[in-house]
Parts: sequence; C-alpha cells; structure tokens
Amino acid sequence: MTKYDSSKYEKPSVTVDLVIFTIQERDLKVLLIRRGIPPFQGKWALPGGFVGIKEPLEAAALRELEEETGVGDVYLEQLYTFGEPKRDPRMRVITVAYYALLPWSEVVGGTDAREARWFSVYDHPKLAFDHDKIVDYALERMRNKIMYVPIAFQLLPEKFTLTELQQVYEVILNSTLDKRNFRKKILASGLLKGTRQTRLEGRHRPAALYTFVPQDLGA
Amino acid sequence: MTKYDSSKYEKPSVTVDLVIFTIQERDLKVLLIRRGIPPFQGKWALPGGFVGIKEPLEAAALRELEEETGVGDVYLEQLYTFGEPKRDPRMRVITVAYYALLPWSEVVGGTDAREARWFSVYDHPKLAFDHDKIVDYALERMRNKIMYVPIAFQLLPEKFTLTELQQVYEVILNSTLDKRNFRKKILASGLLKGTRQTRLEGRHRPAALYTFVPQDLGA
DNA sequence: ACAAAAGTGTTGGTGTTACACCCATGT
DNA sequence: ACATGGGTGTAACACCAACACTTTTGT
Repeated sequence: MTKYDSSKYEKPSVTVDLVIFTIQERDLKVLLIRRGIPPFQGKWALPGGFVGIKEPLEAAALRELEEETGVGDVYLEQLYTFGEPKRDPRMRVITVAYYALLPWSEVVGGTDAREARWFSVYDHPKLAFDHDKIVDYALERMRNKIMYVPIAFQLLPEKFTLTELQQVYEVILNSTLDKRNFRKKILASGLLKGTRQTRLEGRHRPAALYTFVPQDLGA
Repeated sequence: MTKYDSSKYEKPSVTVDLVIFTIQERDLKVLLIRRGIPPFQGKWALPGGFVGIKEPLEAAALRELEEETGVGDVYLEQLYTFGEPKRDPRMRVITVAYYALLPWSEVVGGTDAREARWFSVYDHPKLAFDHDKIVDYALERMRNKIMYVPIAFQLLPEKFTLTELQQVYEVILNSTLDKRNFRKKILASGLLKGTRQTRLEGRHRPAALYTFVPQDLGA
C-alpha cells in the first residue's frame, strides 16, 4: 500500500446490494426488483446501487433500503463482499452485500418506480448476477445468528404472541420446534416482558402479548 | 442499479488489508509493516494493497500474504469491509479486510523490502488509518470462531502436543482452561488422531504427538 | 357440544464445570 | 532424590429433547 500511486490504476465500481427479509403468511420473504435494462434485462435481482464517492457504505445501504421500502429504522448488517471479476459482465463491480430485517407490519411501498415484489426465500426465480449466492449466504448467516443473538424480534411488530415468535424461528430455520421447550427457553432468557394484554383471533383462547426487552449491550 | 451509468461517477479505490496471525512464545502475534511514505509515515500498519482491476479479492489477499510472509497455503477468511469516507485522508479508499492464520513453524521472511515485524496482539503500537479497529475486529471474529470451528490447528505444525493445542486456545481467548476438561473434550471431538510418537523436551515426561484429522465438509 | 389454538411439567440423557494426584523423564 | 511438565477420573449441576393433556374462546 505504501509504494503505489492509485491514480495509475483503473478502479473498480463499488455497489451495495441488499437482501431485505420480512415474514408474511408464515413464510420468509425477500424483496426483489425486476431489471429494466441489460444485462439480465427482465430478470429479478436484489435491490442495490452504486456507493457515492463520499458516502459511507452503510449509508448507501440505508439509502437503497429506504428507496425500496420506505422504511428507515430497521436491523441492517453487513454480510460479505463479493468481488469476482466476471460477476458483472459489463465491467468490474465489487459489491458489499447487506441484509436487513423488516417487520411485516411496517412494509409499505417503496418510492422507487421500479417493479418490486416479495418472493419466498424458498421459492423464487433464478436471479441476475451472483445474487442467488448472496441470498443463500444471507440466509445461512441469519440462521447462525438467530441461535445466539435475539434478531427474531426485528421481524415482528412491537407486541406479539409466543406462537408468532416461534413461527419466526421455524420459518427461518425451516424446521419445526417443540412448543413447550420453545416457550420455556424463551421465557427463561429474560428477553421478553409480558404486556398484560391478550389478542383474540378466531374462535379459540386468546393469546398473551409480549414485548421485547432491550438488552444491556454488555460492553 | 438499473438506471445509473457508472462512468458518470467518481470511483473509490479498493484495497485489501490483512491481519496475519501466528503464535510464538505463547503469545498471539500479528504482522505489521512500517509505512515509508505519508500519510502516517513511520507508523505501523497492516499489510495490504490495491486490488487489481481483473483480480479476485481473495487473490489480492493471497498475493499480499505471500509477498509479506513467503507463505501460500494457509487459512484465509474475509473479515469485513471498511469504507468510512475519511479513513484514508488522501482519498476514498474502501478496504476489504481478511485475516490469516499461519503456523509458527512456517514463518519465514517476506520477499518484500518493507520493514515488517511481529507484534503481540495484546501489546502493539497504535496503528495507522483505522487498522486498530480492524485488528480488534479480527480478534473478536477469531474468538467466536474458535469455539465452533476447529481453526486452532491452522496455527500449529502438523504434529503437536495437547499442551501446545491448549496454549493456542488460551492465547486466543486470553484466558486459562482446565487441563483435564480441555483434553477430555478435544479427544472426544474426534478431531485428533494420535501418532504413535512422542516428543521429548526438557527433563520431564515426553508428550504424545497428535495430528488433526480433516473433517468431512458435511455438505 | 365441538373446533381451534393457547397454555403448561416431568423425566432421561448429555454436556460442562470443578477439582488433586501420580507418571516419566533429565539432572 | 527432586524438579518439571505430562497425563488421568469422578461427582454435582445445568442444559436440552421428548412427550400429552387441559384451558379458553366463538360458533
């Protein structure tokens, strides 16, 4: 790094791409955009865009997120940087991928004119570029993370039932969990505070509503 | 991403930076380079350099690694991408950080002319740029990873004693471990195969030598 | 009364921690 | 004989997995 003059070298383009997750209808959804221009015209792809020359990476990711979803204050985490020389056939593009978790209750339309749709993570069309790989990577990261860090709450509204919370885990892990063990563990964790409210939904016993209690960031 | 023409935009420079770890004298060491030119002239910094326009990111990291250490076939993992606009005072530089684990037995000199030295991770000078943050991040990542994934072997020669292995864990975690529990767990894991050899070192009972048995990458 | 989802405990097994002494060698 | 690090087992506890019935509501 010391002996190079960067101006002598051709520079790659740098973009951010976003894997935006939400949960709807007991399914894990990812937001995709239909490409209007080549390459991969007509194909679905992750939302993303170029990083401004004075723009922090995370700011670029947040900007794209807000353009596509209209939502600002959500969980956002850098995932991985993909830089294969041929991943974009036109030119060298290095992309810093992020993933975001969005409560279904906050999903509104984006302001952007591009065609956007939510697809099941488990059933979506083949994507442009290496975006299938990026989605797989995001899913794997999220599955690991949810075992240790309480990120599931980022996909729920402020108040939720234990069954809803369990469904978040089940949909992400793509497996079923034991109801009694799940409730025992989650209640023992101290992450939840019971509101004194219930929610009545259908002709059966109403469910108790809980909220997430923010952690001391034991630093 | 669809409606921009990248050529209209100024592009950032992209570099890779490496946190190269090894273990010597029961201490965790990191390789640093003394900067010969501004900015931060005379300061110590992580080895790194620009990514070639047609060069994969990992290839750039491996190239730097080999230039500095003369070693090729080691553990290398992408860490995080740092892109604060002002992290390099001269211009916009986005750096993709990697970390590498190097067996102390393979440490030779680099071919590069720059002044390089191994420093204790727990006692090193303040570094140039945001490199202190990168080292901290690498250490944190490695500490998490070693709990789940057998990366400790990447810091040892092919044959090693259980005490040496335990010292690797202790130096990385910066804590002491119980000898009996450590041996019980590591032997039960099936990661080790006993060679039938021992090593005699000092006036005490010789230690049994083990090798790492490569895992099925359960894909 | 019945259909539907909410809610609730116990048991066996597995893994983790804490802890102290004998062994093989060189001098 | 002693100094040095190598090597070994057990008991208490915490955590995890398996498993079935009762409760509350709307119709």
